[in-house]
Amino acid sequence: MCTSVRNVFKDLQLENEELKVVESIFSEVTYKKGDTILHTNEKVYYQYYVVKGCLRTFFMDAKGKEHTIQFAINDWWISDYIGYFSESESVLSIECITDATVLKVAKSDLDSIYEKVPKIEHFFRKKLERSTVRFQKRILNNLVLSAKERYHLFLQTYPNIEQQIKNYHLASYLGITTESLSRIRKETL
Amino acid sequence: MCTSVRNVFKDLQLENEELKVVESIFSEVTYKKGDTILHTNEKVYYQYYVVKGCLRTFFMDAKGKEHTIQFAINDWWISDYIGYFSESESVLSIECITDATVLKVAKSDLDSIYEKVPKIEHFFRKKLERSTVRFQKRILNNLVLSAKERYHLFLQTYPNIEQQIKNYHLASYLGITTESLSRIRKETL
DNA sequence: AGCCTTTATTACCATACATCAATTTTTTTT
DNA sequence: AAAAAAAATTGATGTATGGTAATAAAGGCT
Repeated sequence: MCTSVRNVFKDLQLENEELKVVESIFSEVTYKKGDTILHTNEKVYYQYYVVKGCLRTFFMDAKGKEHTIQFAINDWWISDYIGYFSESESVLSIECITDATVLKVAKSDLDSIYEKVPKIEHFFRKKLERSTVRFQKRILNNLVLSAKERYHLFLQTYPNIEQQIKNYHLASYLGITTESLSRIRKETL
Repeated sequence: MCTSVRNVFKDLQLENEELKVVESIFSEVTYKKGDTILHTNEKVYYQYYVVKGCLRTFFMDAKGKEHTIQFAINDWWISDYIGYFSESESVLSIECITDATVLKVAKSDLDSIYEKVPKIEHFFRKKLERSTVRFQKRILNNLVLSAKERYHLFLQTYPNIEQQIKNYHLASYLGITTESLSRIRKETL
């Protein structure tokens, strides 16, 4: 487990003392395919670093239709960031698409070590900057591109994810139905 | 101008020394309605804190259609964050919808003071956390809601912005045509 | 005030994608 | 390997929103 946490922050050159503090707030958890690790209307205490496996966050609307917000594989982070950062109840569910190993860390614990270990605050600021770029791109692509174009862009951008997910996961991420995705896939052999 | 920068960070309890460092990297600029303060394919050096006025970022697609990514009014920040954070050329334009006064700060300058003034890094991390929440909500809403619902949610969420923008600005933010927006507005008097 | 430009509305028709229902294919379980 | 369950495909039809074009309303300018 120690090795894992060290790996997360491998670029930071943490002192032994710092590493010890950081390791103390993470814990490794394993889940089975199909497990839901966060349900809606729960407090969102944790965010998760994916060691192994594939997870997603999704919203279930009034009609029972699922909308996938995010996928996460090796070395990605995942949570219901709406609930996590605004310290409110979850609107999303987090589900394991495959068996998974994750490192979880509570927001309160993380907040408490930023002062002691500024490198960690730096790390998470940079992580937020990168995710801002991805979010902006996704908003832009959703405005500009057709379903077909979004599909091909996804394949190109996240080739490793496509292999691990069902078509209906991807459809719900792209904002289309499984039927539409099926037709798009047929067109472009 | 000094008063303005102080105001941006008023919650941080900066020491005089710190304030001086921070003020040194900001500069106040005023623009006229219609001015474009960032064009596409330029290096994105700055992000902007809006003192007064209303601005937007937008993307112009291959067909010449505009897609608004963000509006900003008093006390908001704006930039082409794709270009800004990934230190690449702009894909968006930043335009003044009204006369505007902004404080601009270069990414390189900001990055250089985070170590000297950790409170500033803390401030920007928190800012990124809040914007992550907004981005996630927007992605979610775009997946889940109809054009009509997105319109009403916008009015409810940003009542101060609607007053300052044209319908076609809003349409391009909602991802619909001005004609569609016009029909939606008619329905719901 | 009156002219000119910009913005918003309306009508008609087009299209991308959704919905529903049936069927086939793939995966999982026994 | 067979049976059951889950996922993907296909066809027929529906609907929200788009595109084009003409008109109306609003806002600036002299």
